[in-house]
Amino acid sequence: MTDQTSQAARTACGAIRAGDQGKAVELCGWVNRRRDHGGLIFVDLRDREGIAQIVFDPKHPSFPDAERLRNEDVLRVRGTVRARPQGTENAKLPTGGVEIGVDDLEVLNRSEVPPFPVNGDDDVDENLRLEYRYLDLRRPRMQRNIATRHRIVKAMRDFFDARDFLEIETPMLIKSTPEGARDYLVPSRIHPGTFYALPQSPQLLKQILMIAGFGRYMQIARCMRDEDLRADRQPEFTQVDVEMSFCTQEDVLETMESCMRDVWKRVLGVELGPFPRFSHAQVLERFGSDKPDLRYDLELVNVTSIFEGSDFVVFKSVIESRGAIVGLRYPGGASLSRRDFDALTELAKQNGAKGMVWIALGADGVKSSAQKFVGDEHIGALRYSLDAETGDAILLFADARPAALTVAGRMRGEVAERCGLRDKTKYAFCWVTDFPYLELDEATGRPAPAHHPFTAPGEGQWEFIDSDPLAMRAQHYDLVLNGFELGSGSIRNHKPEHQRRIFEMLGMTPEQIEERFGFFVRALEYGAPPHGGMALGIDRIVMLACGEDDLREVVAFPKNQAARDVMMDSPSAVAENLLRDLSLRSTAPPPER
RNA sequence: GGCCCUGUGGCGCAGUUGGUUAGCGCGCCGCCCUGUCACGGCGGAGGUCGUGGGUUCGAGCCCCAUCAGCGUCGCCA
Repeated sequence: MTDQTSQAARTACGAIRAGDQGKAVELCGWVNRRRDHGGLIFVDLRDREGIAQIVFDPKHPSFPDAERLRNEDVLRVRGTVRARPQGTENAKLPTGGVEIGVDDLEVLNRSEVPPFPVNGDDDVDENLRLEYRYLDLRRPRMQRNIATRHRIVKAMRDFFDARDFLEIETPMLIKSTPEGARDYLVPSRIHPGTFYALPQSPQLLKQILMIAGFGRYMQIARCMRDEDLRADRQPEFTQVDVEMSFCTQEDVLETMESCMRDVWKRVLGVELGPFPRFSHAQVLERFGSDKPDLRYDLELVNVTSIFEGSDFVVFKSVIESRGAIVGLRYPGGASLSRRDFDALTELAKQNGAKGMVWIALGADGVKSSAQKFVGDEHIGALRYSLDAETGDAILLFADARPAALTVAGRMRGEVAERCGLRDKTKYAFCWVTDFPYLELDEATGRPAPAHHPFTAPGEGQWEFIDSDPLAMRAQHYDLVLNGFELGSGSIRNHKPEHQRRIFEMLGMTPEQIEERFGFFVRALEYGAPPHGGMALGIDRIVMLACGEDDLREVVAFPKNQAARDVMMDSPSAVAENLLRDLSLRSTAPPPER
């Protein structure tokens, strides 16, 4: 008897229903749990579709084998579907009304005792999960998330297909350009001493597809960036990458917004309203972040004017140096102890604050860390402008304006977390538009593109390029969901002279432009249509749709924080002859393992 | 590279101001059990407390170093 089972013969464990009574079925799956009553054995058999209860009768020849079954053994079972005896149905299972009386049992494979329970979603050490990823993926949560991921990607492909976009693959081995994130490099064997780069995104290739006349492009694109990891950042990730010719910014926004609305409706059954839009300047001012979490309000308020003429030396010096005092309401925060406020102040400092003034609006009076300098007139004005009530606390951050807003924005997230305002079942999308074209690179002191250098300046912005380049606005937009940047896009430069002008402004010489982007500027010279597009991070979208807060929960084979794949144990050393073929020699000592 | 938290049987955790033999739940092994579904009952095995050093009469607990992991800042056009 072969171990192979034809798909036609097999019935899914989770698909058995009351209507199947009397049917002879062949089930394949894993032992989810065994309940041995001595004279009667129940086994929950699990496959991707669900769980079915199979029953072994003591008089049956398979009974001794059933006694030796253990969790995660792989079985093939033939038997007959029958109704469970009255009163023994299990309402918790879709298959709970029936069971399979076993006629024939085959153990296709035994399992070692798993290092952690597979039949549940109990917390397990992250490293152990990654080392035994095949077992982790077998668990219900990951089965669910990976399936949801498929459905989201499928919905996206369907959406763009219906709108006449073509999915076009772009190469993984491309050219390194020094801007942006660190590249992953692939050495060339045929051309010693030279390297391909893995794409950080297919940006230039999709623009060239527009020049090539494809008009509407999309791709589920893999991207790689060699930077440090975060819960919402993996070194390799997937984007839904989109580009359109002869379009306005409005066209791109409408397309992507419709796509997300479609996905949410089809996959989650959630109807999303229109996405609110904010300018970059607005979100910084009101939320202290360029990716605001709009599931809750808690808007920041600039309260500098309230403390005009204050004797408090911190406020005084900030006001004199034209900085800002930014206020944040902490609902219910008046119940915090001095110790709690001290800890909160410490947290603010870790987030870049110079300090924090707190004011507790207790029912029994107002307490503050700057008691002497906060008078009734201040309290009244603060209550009014922050819409604060008795029982709340008010947190104040004084610094140069951008720094004060950023810190307050981070603390806004912290306060929201403490107040339970981060509801995972709420989806607050928003657009952020009108980004500055440039921002000052703190490392070099030079202006650097806020997005990438292929972005077109906004209408009428070219006139600032010489006089005040930092004042230029870009036709660049971000899509934000629940405080996560899902992705960004822009209308691109399609005139070669404009593109050259931007490169020059960024300090590149004509030779450098030719060496790095010559192929691209040349392409623009052959009738490049006006075009624009966007890319959204699929991993983050799936993460939020699944209610997870870590990308690893929606990526089948992720890297750990040190960018290692602990299951495969990569990266790893390679044989000397492989390096020789690539004309490479490592300067690093071989790792001791 | 900085900072925070964590590290105790296979897994998840507890372990008091430093004090006798390091506990609990799950899992695992054995026996019993014919309607369970987180089955139940009885019994059992399993720990150099991440590693190294120090303080102390005595360290799972205190100190230093180091490793690993989670998070975060820097970084991520």
